[in-house]
This record gives sequence, structure tokens and C-alpha cells, in this order.
Amino acid sequence: MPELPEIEALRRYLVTARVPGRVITRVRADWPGVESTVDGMAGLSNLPGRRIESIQRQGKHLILSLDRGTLGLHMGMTGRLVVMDPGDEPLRYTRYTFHFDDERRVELDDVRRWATARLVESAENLTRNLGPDALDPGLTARKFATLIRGRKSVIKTLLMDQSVFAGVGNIYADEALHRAGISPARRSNRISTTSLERLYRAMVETLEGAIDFIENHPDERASPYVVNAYDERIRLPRKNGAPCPDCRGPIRSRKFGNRTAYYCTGCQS
DNA sequence: AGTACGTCCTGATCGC
DNA sequence: TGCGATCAGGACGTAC
Repeated sequence: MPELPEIEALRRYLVTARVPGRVITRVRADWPGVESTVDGMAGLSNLPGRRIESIQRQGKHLILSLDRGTLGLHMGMTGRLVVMDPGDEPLRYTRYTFHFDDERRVELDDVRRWATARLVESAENLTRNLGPDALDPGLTARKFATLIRGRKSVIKTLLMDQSVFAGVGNIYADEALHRAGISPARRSNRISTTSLERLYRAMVETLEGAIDFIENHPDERASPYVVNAYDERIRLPRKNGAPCPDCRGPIRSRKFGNRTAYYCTGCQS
């Protein structure tokens, strides 16, 4: 569930912890069969000696600009990053450890092993197939509506399509659609511009609200989605039959592709 | 272009 | 209480 807000919180956490400026001295991979299964591992062995200059985010991707090259991190579904001191016990599912020149380290811990770390020439290698960030100031309500109306797919699927715009996943897509009163099953080219602009505002408010929530709960910054994904960031219950927070009617679920959408048939049409 | 579905992975939860 | 089946999810590949 790390989506845009959680990754943004992770980015700020790393910046606050002064990860930018550090030189990577050593990388360790604890990943069975790592050479054959992890894309770019050969590249990671080239990390030692490189300095982390800055950390950006586009969608769900963390982009670490190095003095030479770029380190791309993606948390997949359960990945998290924790900045650790020399005496700290390793985390339970650490897959990569990045050691720094100040003796600290960052562990990428991931139960399901879908997280990725890639050393690439430039950020372009990571963002080639990504649309603009969902919170990109250049993405106005009008542009958002234009992007969506140019497609014909189901709106739920489109919101999660990272090549259209990046950062929204299953949970915040459902949340934004509920806020905007739009059914996840609607065809994107058959939604009025007015409704799409409402959806854009709902999406922005949902994402920014979630970032604010995490900022106000500092304990969750390193692993914001591990604690409890269904906290105050989320209004819509992800459970069949649960009451809609607005009309108290039963929440329903339906699959689009292999993703489950939760929605209220009373509030969303 | 749009859509479904399999794959990766494993802890949590469900149903009997 | 136990245990097997199912679910969850991001990204990508394949098939239609």
C-alpha cells in the first residue's frame, strides 16, 4: 500500500535524517538467489564510493541522485526504509543494507520481496513510462480532465495507470472516487468535465490529507503503511457490507482486472 | 487501446 | 482449535 503519500513521507524522512550528503561505503544484499532474480543487482555492487546528492519522488518511485548515476527505489507492496545506527538490530526482512560513511545504514526491509533497487545512468531510465506526478503543480484540473477524457477505460483502472499520471494506487483511487461521488465502473470518456475536475480536487485532497496525517504521526514516517493502513487517512471501509461513512449504506466491492474496488452504490454513480 | 489474468511473495484472514 | 484455501497488492508480461 505504499502509494504517493507514503512514499512522500518516506522521502521527507530520509531528508530529515540527512541521508543526502552521505557516501555509500558498502551494500549488502540478503536475498536468496539474488543474482538471478533481482534486476540491477550487478549495478548495486557499483554503489560504494558514490555520494547521495538529493532525493526526489515521482509517483511511487524514490529517485536518489548520486554524484554519478541515479539510485531508484520502489517499495512494491510492503517495502520500507529505515535509517539505523550502528548498534541497532537488523530488521526482520531486510533485503538490502546500504552502509554510509558516518557509520549509519539504511535497511530496505520487505516481507514480500517486491521492492526494487536499481542503479541506473539517469532518472530518465526510471521515469520513462511514468506520467506526471499526481501532485505535480503543472497537472491542473483541466489537464487532468483532458488526460482522462482521451481514454476509454474504466475510471478506476485509469486512476491507477502509472503511465497516465503517477502515484495513485488501489486504496487512494477508491478514496478519491468516493469523495468525488463517482462510480469506479464509469467509462472515463463518459464523465463530464465538471465531474472530472471534482475528481481531480478529490484526488489532490485525498493525497495531501494523507501526507498531512503522516506528518502529524512521526512514528509512522519510516514505515507509514505498516502500522495500520486503514487509519484516519482512509474514510471508506474496505469491507463488504460495512457502512458508508456518508450515507450509512452498505459498501460493495467489485473487481476490475485483478484489483478490488470498494465503493458505495448510494453515493457513487 | 482496453481488459483479463498469471506471476512474483508471504502473512493475515477466512471458511469449515 | 486446526488447517487448507484464499486474499491482498504494484508492476510487468502475455494473450485476446
